[in-house]
Amino acid sequence: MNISEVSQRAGLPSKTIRYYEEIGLIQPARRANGYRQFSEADLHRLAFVGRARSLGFSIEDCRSLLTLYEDRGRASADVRAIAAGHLRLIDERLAEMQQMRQTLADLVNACAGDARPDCPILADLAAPVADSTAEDQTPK
Amino acid sequence: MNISEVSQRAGLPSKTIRYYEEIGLIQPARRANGYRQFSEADLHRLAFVGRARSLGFSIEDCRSLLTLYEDRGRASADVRAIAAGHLRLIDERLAEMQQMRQTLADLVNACAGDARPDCPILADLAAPVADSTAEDQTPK
DNA sequence: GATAAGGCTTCCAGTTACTGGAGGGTCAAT
DNA sequence: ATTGACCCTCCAGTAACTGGAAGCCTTATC
Repeated sequence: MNISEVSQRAGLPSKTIRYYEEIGLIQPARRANGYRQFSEADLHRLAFVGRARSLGFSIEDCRSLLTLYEDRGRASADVRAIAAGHLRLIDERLAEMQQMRQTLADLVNACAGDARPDCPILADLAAPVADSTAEDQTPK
Repeated sequence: MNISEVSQRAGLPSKTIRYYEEIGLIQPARRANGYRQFSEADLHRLAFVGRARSLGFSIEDCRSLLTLYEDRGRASADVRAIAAGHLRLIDERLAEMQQMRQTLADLVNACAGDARPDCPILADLAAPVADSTAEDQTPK
């Protein structure tokens, strides 16, 4: 297989596939003319990585998962640990984003959104700057 | 004010403040010795940006918001448009992440997480590679 | 005056995971 | 011989910082 076929079948841009080779996720063979020649196994690895990436695993996670995947004797606990750690990360980010969303939605609702210059969004962004003249400054 | 005081009061690392100057978000004065000399207005701008960033606005959003903030005659609708656009983005990302979270949580639950090598997580990641021998290939 | 600690400066490189483009070889068909 | 579609490598750029090196400036102490 040439790169464009793999690209299509794995659902990854050719650029990305070359990049994955560069960082050592795959090592496709080469033809005499220098073209990459992909095996079904290469395609399989790429599809695996693509799927893991779409679940938000980092490249380094993917590297670990690939290793585990190809280690016939690994314990499923190892895989689970990576996935569970990732899940925790996602949950944290979700919580942050929901907090952000809430604040922002409140602001958008509070804003008239008309031609007048008064805008609670800007007012809020500008709000709380600590005062240097007093409080909490360690005096020298 | 020197940079470290501003850093503390705005809640941004000095490195970040220098970076914000580099990209033109602020233009603090300089002392004879080359040190940056920050005004209260500079501090204010930085705090504004810090707050907007923590709400997930991009640097370019911040640039626009700052301009609007300092334009006494702007319409609140302009600000609202930026914020609302950002809110839509956040909602999209939230939906994606929730989808991701769901799939991942299902996988983690399905995985025994013991010493046995069988792992539904890996099985799922490996699963669906299209077959090139048939279906959906536009023949030439 | 020497010295040391801390703060300030600039500049360069690295991070993540690609993406775009230039410049140029290869292949199949006309 | 010449398209046009592939393929190659290498370089640069993205977002938004972060870390580190090398080197002034300031202040305090001995």
